[in-house]
Amino acid sequence: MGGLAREDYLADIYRLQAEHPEDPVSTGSVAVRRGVTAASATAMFKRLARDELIVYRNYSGVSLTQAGEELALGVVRRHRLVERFLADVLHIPWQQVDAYADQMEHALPDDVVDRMEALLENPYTCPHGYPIPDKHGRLTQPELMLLRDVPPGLAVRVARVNERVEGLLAYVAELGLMPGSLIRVTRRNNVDLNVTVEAGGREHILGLRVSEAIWVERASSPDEA
Amino acid sequence: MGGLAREDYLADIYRLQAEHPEDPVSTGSVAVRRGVTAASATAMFKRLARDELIVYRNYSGVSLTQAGEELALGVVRRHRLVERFLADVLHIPWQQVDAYADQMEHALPDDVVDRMEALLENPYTCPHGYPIPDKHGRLTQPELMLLRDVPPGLAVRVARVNERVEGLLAYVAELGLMPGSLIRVTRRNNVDLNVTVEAGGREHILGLRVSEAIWVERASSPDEA
DNA sequence: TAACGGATTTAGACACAACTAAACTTAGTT
DNA sequence: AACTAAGTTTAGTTGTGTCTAAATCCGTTA
Repeated sequence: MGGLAREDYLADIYRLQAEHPEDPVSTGSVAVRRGVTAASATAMFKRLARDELIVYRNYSGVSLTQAGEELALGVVRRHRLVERFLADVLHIPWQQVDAYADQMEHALPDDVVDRMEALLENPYTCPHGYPIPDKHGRLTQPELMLLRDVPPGLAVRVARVNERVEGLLAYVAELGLMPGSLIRVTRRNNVDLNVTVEAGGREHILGLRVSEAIWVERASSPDEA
Repeated sequence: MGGLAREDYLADIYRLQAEHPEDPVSTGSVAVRRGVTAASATAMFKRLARDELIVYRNYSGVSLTQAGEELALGVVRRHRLVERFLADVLHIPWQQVDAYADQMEHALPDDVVDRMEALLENPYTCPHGYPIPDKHGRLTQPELMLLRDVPPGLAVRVARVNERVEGLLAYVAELGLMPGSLIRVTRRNNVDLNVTVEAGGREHILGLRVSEAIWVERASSPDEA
């Protein structure tokens, strides 16, 4: 039986779509993400389209159908819950949990995933700050802004760090900029686009590659839901 | 890449061999255990033999090579550690952990398995009492005897319950005969082969099907290693 | 508008893992 | 010793998922 790889494709299509909500998801981008040739991606697209999990027209990229999105959200849910679990229960460094979760996410019975969720007391996000869909695929997206766009003087809380930027997770952990950390933007250089932040008493100058990969939320806006 | 099914076959060959150390492992027994046709098992045997993981000659069954046994022990280790983990950490009933572990055991990175082992403080056995091979595949087999063969009057400790006997695990749990339980054999009927045991203040009469599926060890033999 | 180049799709191949149906072996019985 | 039944293997098919190489499409640029 069973779709091992199909689910991976669906989840990757979902994530690529989420990253670029404007345009359709191209064959090439999926192939790169999955580490396969474009020909392989095309072949998979045909199978997924046959099963009505995606909409696919030649040379025009793909998009998820209702059914496809449901499956994709299930995978994303498992992935992010497992990441949380690996980090919080097994104390695996957060730089590694994404790769491990990729390996594990297909094989986990729903019951096991649900019990992990209960043990973790229904976490809202994975260790990198991405939201975890609930059992029905529902997803609550908080309002975040890129660190790049934060005006100087504002105190914010790190909410999310892009897990796929090479080397970023280790760097961010070293600087004390993990999700939950309180920081303040002290300067923004409009020429080289560096952002200076104060975190845990130390100042750091962050380049665009970093400030574009970190999302923040307004720190402790007083008594809102 | 990668052997999904091959590892399952190797582990099942290992277990069948362990259950009947006398004779070679037949095509049919593997096929039944794996839930596939004999033709499928034959096809897999050829692949495994090609890769020198088993020794296979037509119509004569199979046996594991050194390399095959090492792989098999790795799978068995993962399987039993995961069972322990599911039971002890996620509190999943022991009737279910075998099936779940079957599903999960391939996908787990070694690092994750090792951390589970550490978290569980290096358990000796799975929840049903089967020994867990160490990281190098080494296995310590304690001296056990079948409950069927225990002479009346002897106090023993339940050590192992066959997880593949339909309905047995639930039954045994209900009666208070789980691994670790202290029991005493009070009678043995040599005609119908029933065994009467006292466990937790209650007496139970056990048929052969049950007494052949439970291993025990001498209770608290005074200060031995 | 015609041509170029990069992205995409087709064509053809291969390995894995399963199936059914037919042929074959082996061991036990007559 | 021949027969038969159970168990095993072969033969041929299917579906997944991957690859390389060759064709094709499409937007941009000459």
